[in-house]
Amino acid sequence: MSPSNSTSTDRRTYHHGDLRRAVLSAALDVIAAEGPGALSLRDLARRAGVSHAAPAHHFKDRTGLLTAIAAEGFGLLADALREAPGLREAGVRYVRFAREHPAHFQVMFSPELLRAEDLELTTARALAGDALTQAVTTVDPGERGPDARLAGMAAWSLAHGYATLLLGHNLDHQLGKEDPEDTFRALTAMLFHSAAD
Amino acid sequence: MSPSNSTSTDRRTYHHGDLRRAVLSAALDVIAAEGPGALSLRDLARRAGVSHAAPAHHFKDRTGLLTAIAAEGFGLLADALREAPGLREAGVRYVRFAREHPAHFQVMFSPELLRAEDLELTTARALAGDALTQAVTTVDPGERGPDARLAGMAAWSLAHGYATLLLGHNLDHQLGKEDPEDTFRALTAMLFHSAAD
DNA sequence: CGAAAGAACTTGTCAATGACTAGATTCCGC
DNA sequence: GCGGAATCTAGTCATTGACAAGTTCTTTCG
Repeated sequence: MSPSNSTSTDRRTYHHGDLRRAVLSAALDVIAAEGPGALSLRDLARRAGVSHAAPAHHFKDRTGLLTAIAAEGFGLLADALREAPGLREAGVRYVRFAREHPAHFQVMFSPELLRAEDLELTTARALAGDALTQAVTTVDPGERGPDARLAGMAAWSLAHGYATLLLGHNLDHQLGKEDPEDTFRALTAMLFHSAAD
Repeated sequence: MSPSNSTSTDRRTYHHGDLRRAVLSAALDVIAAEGPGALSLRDLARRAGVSHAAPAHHFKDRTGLLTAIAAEGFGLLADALREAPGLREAGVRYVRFAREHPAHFQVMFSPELLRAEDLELTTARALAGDALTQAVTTVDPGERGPDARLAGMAAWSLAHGYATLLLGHNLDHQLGKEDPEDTFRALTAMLFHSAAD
């Protein structure tokens, strides 16, 4: 439909074609490389080849853009966690999600950057929360112990901490050339030292 | 020595007296309340009752201020972890540190905000790392399993994830009115289900 | 004691940014 | 093909970080 490439900077048409996606995509690149603090709406506009105020039409403001990213992230996480074959594998997928979508992950857990009451955000987050809870409650009660709530917090804390430290390059030294996912499996095997899945 | 209060906004003397501490302190308040992104050197200067360029004399720039905060944080963490009576208690202290110094904690693990090569930062971080390693290696090998490196990553991930989720208010719902530290103890008791300390 | 050296702070300036407003262009339903 | 809505442009303002140059206080040392 539009002759313009969604991320190219030259454009003959008045309408971009898919500016929303182009801005989101550029934002994810910037965040992954330099963090959310380096985000500049005007810079994103330049990358997309549009005027400095164009992004605001799609996201309202900087907070709106970040909120959209977080909501998208929770949706992706819910998809990744859905129908995980066991708690262990859910943890692995949580870590994999963080590695594949580092920008989303970072923004999702930076509440001070987000519009907390945003409907898309809260519903997406609730979905992801359900998927997590599902992964905990469906596991064999004999394996996870009597308290599902405690087990859920433990699993989430472990996966979240590992993912966070990984993204912050705090485990580089101890991991060496190992595959982070394999190491995470080994780690959970050690903790739940008779884990079935 | 100086008649001026270190955080008051009115000041008769040309010299503030302890501007460095005043700026650091105000910065910690802002970060704890609104995150590092809300930090403004000019705002901190206003709070301290000095001119807009005064803070730069002590910290060079925004990154310098955040780097100083991170370095201080790693120092405080090393102190908190030093001589912890066992791995479990070290974890509890890690979580306690995050709750008592949320701004430090947040900045310490945001590498994109810091001057990575800063000497004070790297040495302080190394000290804290030593304290953590110490806590892992001194624990009874029969309790932690054969692989100290894996055990260390597991313990750090668990404590770090729990602390992070706690600060992001992601555990509020499941914790209710419980004491977060007690819950963390219960959580570790469940995982290392015969933990001695 | 006093002067030089340096630390602590001020004032002025510039480019960049977020947010807002008003207006131009294109798209779409009828 | 017409009218309203969506998309994008252009202009503006207050705020900020960074830097340069000057002022005031403190300390050192001859």
